[in-house]
Amino acid sequence: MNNMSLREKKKIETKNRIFEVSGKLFKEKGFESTTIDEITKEAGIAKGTFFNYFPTKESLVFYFAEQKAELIYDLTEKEAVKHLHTKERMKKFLVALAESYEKDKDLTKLLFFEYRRYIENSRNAPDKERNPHYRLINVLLGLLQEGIEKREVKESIDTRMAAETLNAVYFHTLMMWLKSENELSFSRNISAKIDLLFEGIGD
Amino acid sequence: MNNMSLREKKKIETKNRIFEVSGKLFKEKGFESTTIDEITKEAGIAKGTFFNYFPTKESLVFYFAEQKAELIYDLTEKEAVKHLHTKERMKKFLVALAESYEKDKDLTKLLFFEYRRYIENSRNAPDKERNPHYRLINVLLGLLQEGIEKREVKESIDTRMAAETLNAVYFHTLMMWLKSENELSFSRNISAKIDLLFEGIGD
DNA sequence: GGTCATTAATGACCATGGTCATATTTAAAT
DNA sequence: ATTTAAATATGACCATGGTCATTAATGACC
Repeated sequence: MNNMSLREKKKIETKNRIFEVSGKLFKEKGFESTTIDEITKEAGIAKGTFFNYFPTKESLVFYFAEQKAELIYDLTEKEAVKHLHTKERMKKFLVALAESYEKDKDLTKLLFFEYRRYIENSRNAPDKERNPHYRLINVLLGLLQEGIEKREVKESIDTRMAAETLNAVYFHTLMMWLKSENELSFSRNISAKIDLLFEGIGD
Repeated sequence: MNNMSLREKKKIETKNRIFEVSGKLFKEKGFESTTIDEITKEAGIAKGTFFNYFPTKESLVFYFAEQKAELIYDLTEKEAVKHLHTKERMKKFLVALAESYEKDKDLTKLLFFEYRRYIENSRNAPDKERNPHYRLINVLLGLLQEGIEKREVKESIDTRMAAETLNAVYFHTLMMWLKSENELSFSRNISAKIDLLFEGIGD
């Protein structure tokens, strides 16, 4: 950090300024309503400079999302309470994740919807390592496999499919929460749904 | 249809022409890559005229989706095989729906992603009557409630939550299928997942 | 058949995301 | 200190979605 050339320092500084100004403006006026012109003006750079750092306006959101992605792995480490029942571990993990989202609904909304659009539109195969989505599935998969060993999860199930299902429910619940006006609790909702998934619907 | 003024006839004709040309071009080159200029040129109208019929480019997709929405209700009528087990009825219904999508993956892809974007961006409360999403949830809800009466579904469950969960899994599976390159079968996949949801994950 | 208010069609115009050839700044080599 | 090549910044420019004042077509009424 100190043996950097002036060039490198300025570069980092500029990227950070773009990032911070963008975040501020997005929160203030939303993603769509914030123009590149505003961002560059506020950041004190020319329009073209923006595109030297971020290939598109949307890629900014991708960058935002990446920062937050680390969270998922951190959480798995923290929630290494191996003695708990698989269902409870899963709950603890997903609820903790949910609570971290609940801290800033507006930012989460922005990240979720724009990030998903970005992923969907990108033609290249999604980078499975960096994509938070795949990370989550892998964590769930791990928990399920351990659960089978501990005889807390049906041996007969297809763990991949079960992980996908849990993931689907998680994201759907997140989406519903983001779209809801009322103060529906995301973490409580996801907790109840995990119960449902473990017990099953059938009588 | 015959006692229409020339005006009305021409209006309908123009709207249909826009609709057909759009559909053709979207299939050929995708939604994003098709420009309004191309559509209007191919339809033999001026650019402004397009916006007399559809407020935005995206609203075209909404119009497409509406046409297809009727399907869901039609299917519930057809699948009125009341004597089957609730799980089987649900499977039959969702699989039939899935199969109808499988007939034209490209169009489905277009409708699904763009329609969802449209819904997400529209600030006004979504029109719950016309929105296919809500229709599906309501059908599932009905099936679950009947299932409880027949003692084929756990009495203790929150039917609303269960319907949402089924819906979440259905849409997630649809999305995964749309994104998959390989010829993963959507209908078989959804069928397996309904089994999982009915039996539950826990041992 | 002519008049005129209403309705629809038009395309010049605007705003914004994104490109690129050119200009400027930096750091190394001499 | 000067030169030079590479890195970085710049803003005129382009394409496209969408607007709106103006123009043209229509049909009710005479």
